[in-house]
Amino acid sequence: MKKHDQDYMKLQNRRTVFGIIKQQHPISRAAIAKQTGMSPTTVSRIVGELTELGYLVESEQVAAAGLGRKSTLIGLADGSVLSIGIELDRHFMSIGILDLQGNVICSDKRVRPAEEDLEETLRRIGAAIEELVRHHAIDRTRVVGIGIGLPGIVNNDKGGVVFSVQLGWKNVPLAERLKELTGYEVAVDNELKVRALAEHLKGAAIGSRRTALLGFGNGVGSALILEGEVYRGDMNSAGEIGHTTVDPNGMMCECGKAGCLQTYITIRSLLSEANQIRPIQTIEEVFEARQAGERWAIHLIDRALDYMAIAINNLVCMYNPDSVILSGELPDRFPGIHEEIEARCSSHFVWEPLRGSFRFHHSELSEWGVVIGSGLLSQNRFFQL
Amino acid sequence: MKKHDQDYMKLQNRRTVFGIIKQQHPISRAAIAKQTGMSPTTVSRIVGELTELGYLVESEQVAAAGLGRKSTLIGLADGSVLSIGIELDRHFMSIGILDLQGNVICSDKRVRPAEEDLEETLRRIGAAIEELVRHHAIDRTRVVGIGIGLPGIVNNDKGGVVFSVQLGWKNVPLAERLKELTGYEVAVDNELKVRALAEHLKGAAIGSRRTALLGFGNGVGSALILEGEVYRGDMNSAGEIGHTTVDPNGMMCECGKAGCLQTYITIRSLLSEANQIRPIQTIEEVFEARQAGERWAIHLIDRALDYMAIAINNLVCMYNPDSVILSGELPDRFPGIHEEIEARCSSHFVWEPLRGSFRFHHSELSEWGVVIGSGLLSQNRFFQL
DNA sequence: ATCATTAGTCCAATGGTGAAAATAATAGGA
DNA sequence: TCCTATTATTTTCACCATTGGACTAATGAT
Repeated sequence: MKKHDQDYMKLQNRRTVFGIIKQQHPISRAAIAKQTGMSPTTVSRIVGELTELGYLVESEQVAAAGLGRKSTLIGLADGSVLSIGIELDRHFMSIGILDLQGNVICSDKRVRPAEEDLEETLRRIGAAIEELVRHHAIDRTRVVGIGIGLPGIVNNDKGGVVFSVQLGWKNVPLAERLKELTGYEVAVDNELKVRALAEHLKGAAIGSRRTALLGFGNGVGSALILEGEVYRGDMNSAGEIGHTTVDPNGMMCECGKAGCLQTYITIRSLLSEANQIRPIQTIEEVFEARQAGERWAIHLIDRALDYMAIAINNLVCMYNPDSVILSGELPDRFPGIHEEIEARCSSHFVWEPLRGSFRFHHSELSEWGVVIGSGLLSQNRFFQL
Repeated sequence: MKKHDQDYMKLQNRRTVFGIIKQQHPISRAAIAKQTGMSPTTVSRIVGELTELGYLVESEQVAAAGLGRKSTLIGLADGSVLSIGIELDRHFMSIGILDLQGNVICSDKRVRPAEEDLEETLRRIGAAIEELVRHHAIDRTRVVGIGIGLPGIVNNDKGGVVFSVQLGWKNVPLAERLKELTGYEVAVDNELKVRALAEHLKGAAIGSRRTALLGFGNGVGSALILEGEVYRGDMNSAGEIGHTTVDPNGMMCECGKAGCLQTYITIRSLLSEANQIRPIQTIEEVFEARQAGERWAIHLIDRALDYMAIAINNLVCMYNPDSVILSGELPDRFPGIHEEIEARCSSHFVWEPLRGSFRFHHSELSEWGVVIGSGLLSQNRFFQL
């Protein structure tokens, strides 16, 4: 447990106040005081300090209260703090510059040669940042850091990539290297974990305290928000739903086990299965074949969705979240998937009262979720949140 | 996020100091200061207050330090605080009185008529407490409360039993009723959650921050310790591993799904399956039959253990704990099960470095785990931990 | 205009914590 | 034995975040 002294107390209170403003801005001091239970004095002081630092502004507007003096609303000083969010994938790299609200000010997405080596990737990242900053005349002094989300297992604390099949990396001190190169502070995390963070703060799961985000496309994975925090697990590999068994008599996975979820629901596996029937290039063709009533395609995709539902059911049983978010290339490109999975699941969850206010969500930030999450991660690091 | 003021700060610091003493007693003030980073002044004050309140004592002994003044060790004042822990099950009720260290001072276990109704159960609990207290001349003023662990879904906050198949209860305000009856504060929780708490504080998972406890016997379930806290989930039903699917083509579960874990590994299901071969009364006979090489028994139990391993694998993938604890009637009565499951699992966990220091544990508190956990729960409530 | 009501600021009091100094205890020499 | 270096604990005191209450500001209702 952490040591509590006055400094820590102050920091915590600043966190809560800042957090509330980020979520509910513009908002009055009085409202913050009411919500937090802090005295108006304290709220005033904190807001004052943050204003002094340039992060907040008193907006001209006043709240339309029923009675009494109107409150002056506090808002975020956009542009006062910027951060760079990067999504790094096998085949592409997305980059965006975010403001305090998590808005993407400007962005860029470019392909990444599949076999690009580490040094080259680092160079390219540096160049991409340089270009974006210059092209959009970004004030460098406002940029507080870089966040990177990537597929694989990441040591968020140290900013090292432990292992990434997709990028072909193993024990890469990414944060360290990129900090040397760019001079900015660098935070690194798994792509789904930052995506979950983004959806939690700005997207589908605002206000939720226990959410599971599933991502499926080229791979399949998940990330958990527990008690409002990203849950990382003992070795930073929590959420590995892809190697969860959904059918003990199923197909062999490359990991040596039978019936791992990732054997069924990833684009790669769907395509490879489809190609045993007839030559097929893209996942769209598979869905078209299904639409056209071709048996094999119906079976292939139904099976995948069935197994996905099983995995979700298992997850919900274990974690009892208040919401599940579906995201990734597959649900993005085939929105119908969402309802199909939801329908399969809802017949599963056991007892009515236990569902509580459980909800399925579709990712709201989809394509830019990882970039936004990475950028927010970096901001949070800066603010010691 | 919580409001931080001086009171809260003080409370938190007291919690950490008290927590350390509970785990590492006897220990010196200086050592506590070093561990927590607090100033010696603060530690001294807190220890002083807790001593004043009678919870701590200075033991006469001094530490064998290398050089300098020896430290006076602080220990728990046993008997200063007592609590009553109760395990309530379909067929029996266990009760114990615990001291601060979590030692069971005295205890009692008695059968519970299967169809006993709520009022009768309440009366019996009251009587059992009365008897135990009187018989062992327990100082009533020292008892700070009662903790109860039971199978089913419990609203730990309000102390209500939402649903318990085994006890036949639904929406029973247990804490409220029992407080009326006994006058003591009452805390209620799911049996496996308190058992996990007990193992975390006093048993196999001391020092672990992320543990999963599995319990299997008449039912099967699990409980999670995340970041050192019992994880309860949105509707208090986290850990429902019994309705996790382990084989989509498996047997129908009473919940309507196919292949739930509880269809395979519970004593009840094993017996019912066994009886389709030949009349069998007890689970021992099944294991004996297996020992004797009878095919059906080998298959039945192997299948159960295989599925158990799958469920554990799934759990470990999702939650990446540093340890898993096996507990319950089955592993207690057939210790070999433990190694068999472990062997099946260890071939599963994917990548060596990710295992970290992962360990399998056998429950150390076995039969009294729930009683101890319940008692500790009650104490923690009292100390506002 | 006056009053009731709400927002926000100013000021003094409270009280937990930390730093430093004082005191205590101890081992190892000289 | 006495002195010194070292570590443990207590004492003293200053610091400062928070709070409560007094006060000012603003606004709608009467």
